[in-house]
Amino acid sequence: MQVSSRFTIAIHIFSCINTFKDEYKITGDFLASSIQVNPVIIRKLLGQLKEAGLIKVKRGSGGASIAKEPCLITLLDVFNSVESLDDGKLFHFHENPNPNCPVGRSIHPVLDGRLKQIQQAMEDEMQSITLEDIFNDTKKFIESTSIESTSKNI
Amino acid sequence: MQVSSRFTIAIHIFSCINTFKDEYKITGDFLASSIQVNPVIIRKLLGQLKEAGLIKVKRGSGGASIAKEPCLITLLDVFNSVESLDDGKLFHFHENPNPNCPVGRSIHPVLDGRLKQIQQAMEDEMQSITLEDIFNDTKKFIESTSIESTSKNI
DNA sequence: TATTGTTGTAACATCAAATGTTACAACTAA
DNA sequence: TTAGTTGTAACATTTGATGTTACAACAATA
Repeated sequence: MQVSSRFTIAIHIFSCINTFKDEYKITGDFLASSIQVNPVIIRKLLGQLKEAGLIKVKRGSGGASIAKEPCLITLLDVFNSVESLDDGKLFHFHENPNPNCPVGRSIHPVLDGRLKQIQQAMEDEMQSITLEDIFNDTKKFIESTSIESTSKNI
Repeated sequence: MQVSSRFTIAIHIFSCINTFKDEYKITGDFLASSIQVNPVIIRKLLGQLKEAGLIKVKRGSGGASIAKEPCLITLLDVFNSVESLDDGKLFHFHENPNPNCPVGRSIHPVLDGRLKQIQQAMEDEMQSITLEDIFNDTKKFIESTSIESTSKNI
């Protein structure tokens, strides 16, 4: 069990849009070449992010842009846009505990709250991180490494 | 993406062992009938829990028992026993971000810590819940419902 | 020691999800 | 009208989750 790479790809998409929005038109193919996956994967992801209202995509002429202030988009928003948790639940419960067994009868009432509590902890943490945080870190990293390579080149 | 039902089944197993340990021999078939899945599923899970040192299983004569004090087994222990996270990571990162792109180069350094932080939040919450908690809740639930049905029967 | 009830495992089958790929219609700016 | 895009259908492949049958290994006990 692992969260699908759609999540990290989606964040990568946002980071690209933010970094290159003034220099390039951000097309599916452009993104695909930075992420190095098939362009159709990107287009489908863009579709999900668009449907969630996080980005805008121009048909025909092409180009993606971010639809809100980066400080208003959290990693949880991104996660929920691209990961479909069945019934919104992180944990898949076995379907048919035996109602004729005392434990089979109690397992749901006993566990449901705990599982929700665990999922909530994960979601709270995701919600505490915004795209703005990611963009700041990305900018810093790119600047620091380009300075380093400059001084190396002297 | 969802955590597999092995996790809730494993907790169900522990709850059964605890509840019925004095009345019944806890065999794979016994557990299978409470959980209502195929006994082989149970035997494989018992194997994983045994390998993790959380339970003991008797060959031949049969019967499973808990290997430690329930207050010393956390839901994280159970999770780690039955869920194999690739490389221990909750998030699957896309494999080949383009090193020739500034964003492709920065995405790992920028995200790795954040993803670890989110995973940590989930694990901390799992670690805060022990089997003893679950057993207490189960006992309470079973007692309360049996009292209720008794009074209904009067 | 032969029987019986178990556990441990191999060897499948099925289904769904993740990911990749080709192809093409629909669209829009130039 | 053309060229570059997006949106999407229709597949293929791989992997994991889950279910199932079958049988060898094992241990208590009749």
